Amino acid sequence: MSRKAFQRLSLDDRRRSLMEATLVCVAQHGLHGATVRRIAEEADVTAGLVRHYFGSKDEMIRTAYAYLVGQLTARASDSAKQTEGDADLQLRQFLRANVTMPNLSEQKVSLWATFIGRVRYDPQFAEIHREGYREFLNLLEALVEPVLVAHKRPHSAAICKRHAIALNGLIDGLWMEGSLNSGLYSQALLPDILVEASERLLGLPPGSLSIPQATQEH
Amino acid sequence: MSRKAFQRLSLDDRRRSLMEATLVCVAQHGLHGATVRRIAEEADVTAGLVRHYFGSKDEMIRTAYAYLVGQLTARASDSAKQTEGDADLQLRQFLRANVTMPNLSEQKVSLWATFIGRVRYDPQFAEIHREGYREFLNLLEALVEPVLVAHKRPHSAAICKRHAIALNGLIDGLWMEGSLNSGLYSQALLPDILVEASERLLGLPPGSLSIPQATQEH
DNA sequence: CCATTTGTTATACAATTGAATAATTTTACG
DNA sequence: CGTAAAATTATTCAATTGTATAACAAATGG
Repeated sequence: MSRKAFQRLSLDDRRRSLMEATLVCVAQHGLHGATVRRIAEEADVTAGLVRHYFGSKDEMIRTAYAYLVGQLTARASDSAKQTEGDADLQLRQFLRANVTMPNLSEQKVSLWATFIGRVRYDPQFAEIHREGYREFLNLLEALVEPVLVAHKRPHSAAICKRHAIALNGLIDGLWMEGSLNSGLYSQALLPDILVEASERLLGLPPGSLSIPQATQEH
Repeated sequence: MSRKAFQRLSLDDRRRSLMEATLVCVAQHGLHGATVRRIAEEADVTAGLVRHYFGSKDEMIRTAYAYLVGQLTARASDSAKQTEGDADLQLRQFLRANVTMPNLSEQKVSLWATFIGRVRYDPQFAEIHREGYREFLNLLEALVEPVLVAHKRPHSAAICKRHAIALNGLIDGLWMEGSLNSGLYSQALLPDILVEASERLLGLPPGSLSIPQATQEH
């Protein structure tokens, strides 16, 4: 009887591979069903490696959570940065990125919710959540301010923050319910609903955050 | 060595007692840590009763989830119904009830998130979620329509639904992030943020959903 | 080509889990 | 007051869990 053949991976590759396997298992079976053995099997290794790379299952799950949060924010942020110059367009892209693929994903919402449920009784999860939320709020605030300025709307720090909080709530809620897709409406509506609602929240003229017709090619 | 003394409860009382113990344990330790033994201890009974009343742990947890969702919606709905007559005031009360105690609660959000995480891989949880979401959306739609009518805003069925979807997203997001209270802002701001944002979303004049000064007694 | 390091597998183990069954106590009723 | 039915406790059991340890194999550098 021969042992399983295997190849060594770099530290980063192996860790990422294990984190992604963790996310897959948590999404598929919940924290409860995401056992070390199942995760190891998903990553095509044996269970002992978890200890080797993360010390414990809990530590691996924490790391995977932070990995997920970072990914979500980065996707939206990158989408905004891709379009340079126009403040309206940047905000628009940021908003839309949150309610379209790949961020609009039942699996990601499912994961996110599962982890959020742990924030309350696990201080280390609370810390990861707080950091992620803060970063997202700051990003949003930084995107909102120039838009308000451009449209000559009130834009004190307090007002910007208030708008960012409300917008963030709107984004989170639509992202979540939209991803879970209860079948009560089409997911394709979400970007427009979000953009239009954001215009209203910020007190912008209707259509401000729509694509300028001139630069629209397709 | 004598057995533990006990008293018989009515079927409904015992079931509710077990469901509430389930919620306490899930909030405190997650689905993972909410073992039958711990839940039984919390309800001050022995583990066997779970089987007797629910058949299985999973069935008990499902029932507790439906119980929680019903409670959340009922609280908001009751709050709206308490104020009769004025459509604006009813919507206002409904909104505020979602971001004030007892619905604004880290424990409730924590529970809700934990269960949402299960919607994806457990069809019975998905059914409970869908039903709860539909009911909430309908309630919201029914509250929004007369407000739009009163303010002579567009109020076709499609528009009402669209508003309900956006409003629901806003409520969910603010309720969640506000309850988790990352410490980035005061929870006391939430009702005003939500009400003001809702006015904007619906295109109402500022202050429409504030308490009418004339009828304000305290 | 050999030796050493360490990434990886394989096995073992104590603890805990959900559920099943048996024993006992409470309640209701005649 | 006694007796049957039902609720509750106590105990047992097989399965699964996370982790620890030992055996092995792959890459690395001389």
